[in-house]
Amino acid sequence: MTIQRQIVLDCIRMSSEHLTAEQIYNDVTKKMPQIVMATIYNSLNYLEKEKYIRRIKLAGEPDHFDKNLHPHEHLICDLCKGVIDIDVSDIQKEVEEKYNIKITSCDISLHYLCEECQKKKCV
Amino acid sequence: MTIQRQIVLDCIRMSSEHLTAEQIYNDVTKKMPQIVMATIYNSLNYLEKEKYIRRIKLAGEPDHFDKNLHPHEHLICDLCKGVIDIDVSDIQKEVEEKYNIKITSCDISLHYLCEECQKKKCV
DNA sequence: TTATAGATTTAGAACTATTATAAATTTAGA
DNA sequence: TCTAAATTTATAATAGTTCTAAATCTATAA
Repeated sequence: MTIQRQIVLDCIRMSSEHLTAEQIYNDVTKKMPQIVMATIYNSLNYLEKEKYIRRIKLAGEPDHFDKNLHPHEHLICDLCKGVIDIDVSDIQKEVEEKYNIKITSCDISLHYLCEECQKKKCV
Repeated sequence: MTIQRQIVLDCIRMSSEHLTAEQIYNDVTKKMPQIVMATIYNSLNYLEKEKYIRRIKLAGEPDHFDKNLHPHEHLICDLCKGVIDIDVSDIQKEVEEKYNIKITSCDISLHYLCEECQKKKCV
């Protein structure tokens, strides 16, 4: 684990949000101003592969990164693009049993309008 | 409905697959060689807006387009990227009731290895 | 301690999917 | 037939990410 990768991991672990590569870059440059975007991506790929973090692939959105490795799904606000965790029934298991196949990965994203954005929209 | 849009719609309706913009372009140029990619995208946006077709947003994949408007989900092969339809329990409703929110859209993609690719891999 | 091989970082180019822009063309209606 | 609006074309621009190659760091063995 290099310093760069450790700082990227710390950044994700310290955050209560689901950060994008760009948000992570902005945060990490505070501690390490010379770091480049390619290193952020390299680190994120490494950390995902080694199962330190989870990549949240969202259709039509940049990837977000999650310190929470437990299986759970995500709710994305249509306006502010904020991501929150939700628990739903086990679709993966349901599909595996129903279609008798092995699911290798599962990207589920539900969109909504978060409370704050709903308020803003009504103003 | 312009000729271009009609040809794009026909292409999607004639196909048993879930085509990408590029696949549609390749097919449409057979009938209309001068058409440009921007028109394909413009047509697809129009056809989606007017509910002639459904856009399948897949994380980390180009969008695919589906003539089937009924609510259903998709299974994507990790290797050939082929997309097939599946029916799963109504996650949207489940989440709306559990979290008392209104879901605006729902992107669910499950990945697997299709039979053909599984065979190929074993060779 | 030093040499060296391998891994990682940096810097920047390249790539993919898609949207944006502006001029040219088509279409529909008065 | 004329005109305004919509659409297409051609091309540039954009966003997110990966790739490449040189430079640098790291770990290990002589």
